[in-house]
Amino acid sequence: MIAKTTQPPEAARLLAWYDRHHRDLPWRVSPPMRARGIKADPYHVWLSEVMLQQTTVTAVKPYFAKFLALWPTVSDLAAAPTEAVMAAWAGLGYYARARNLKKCAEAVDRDHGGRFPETEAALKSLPGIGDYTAAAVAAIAFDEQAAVMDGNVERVISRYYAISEPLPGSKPAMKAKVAALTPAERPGDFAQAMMDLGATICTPKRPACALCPFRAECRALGESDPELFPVKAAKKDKPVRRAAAFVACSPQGRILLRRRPETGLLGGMTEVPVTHFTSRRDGETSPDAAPFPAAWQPRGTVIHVFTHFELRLDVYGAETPETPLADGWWEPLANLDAQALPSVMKKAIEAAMSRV
DNA sequence: GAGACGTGGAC
DNA sequence: TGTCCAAGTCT
Repeated sequence: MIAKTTQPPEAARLLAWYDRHHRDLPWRVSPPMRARGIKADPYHVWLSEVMLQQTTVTAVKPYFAKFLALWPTVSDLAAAPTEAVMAAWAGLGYYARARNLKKCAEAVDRDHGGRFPETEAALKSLPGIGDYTAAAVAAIAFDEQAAVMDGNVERVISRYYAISEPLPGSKPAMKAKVAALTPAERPGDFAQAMMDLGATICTPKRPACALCPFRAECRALGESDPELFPVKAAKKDKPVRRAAAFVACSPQGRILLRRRPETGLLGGMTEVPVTHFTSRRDGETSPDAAPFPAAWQPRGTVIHVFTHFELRLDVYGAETPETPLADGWWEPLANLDAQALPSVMKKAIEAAMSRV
């Protein structure tokens, strides 16, 4: 006889809130569907979780739809050319995710017969799957009682318990709190409910505490100010770097592109020739560093903000014959949409094409 | 464990 | 306008 599982009162209250107020999302199986026996597709859960890392739901939706249309199963993704995956990911950012996405799909296809492993520990050993994603996929797709903690959960927990220790030092203690709250029944819905609560009620600014199922017990609300949580270490200011980009356009309507190294910033993505991103913010760039001599014309400066520095990219343009080059290729302008061009490179090309 | 790693939207 | 950020992972 199995003892009836007890669950924390917080879990029951949150699940009741979730049943009424959950968001409908393309990768999600809602509570009514789950009640009818519909299960979440591990491939959909994993794909969405990786895309959602540090990325908004709004930004992810069209990419999620595109990936499923191109590669309906994880084995399809494993068989896809890496370049096609990078091109499809272009614009979403954090491109190591796309490189690891492909590696992970290959590992699942090759080592696990095209089925995702079902435990948190096994999932975490796969490329691009860390603490959060392993727990999320295990809980949501496989009903494992895994403690899922992301930025939303950190915010909810830090407020509920009024945790004054700053992040990231407070993470282990918060993870223990989440583990204690996570129920054996519906652990996946519990995780998604915590994240929905953080995204729609317990927001970073101006939280809607009046609508919160935890308003009566929340220590930050009762004793302090929820907006003061979570406490975080002070940020460092962003250095400015400078570089030059060279957009060469041929009379045949093609531009010179090349591929960046596999690792590091924008790793494996396509670019127009650019100089090294120097840390000196002052000092003009010049066409001397261009891939070949041409009548380079300044076409303005693109400002692009990365996570850890701001780039001032001086753009030069020239109309030139299609010089054969060891490094790079000439791509028709009409095909640019199919390239793995990150946003900063699209901005540079756009600047070069528009008449000043 | 601190830094590297994108982007576009909100206030 | 500048700041903060959005379902983190890897080294």
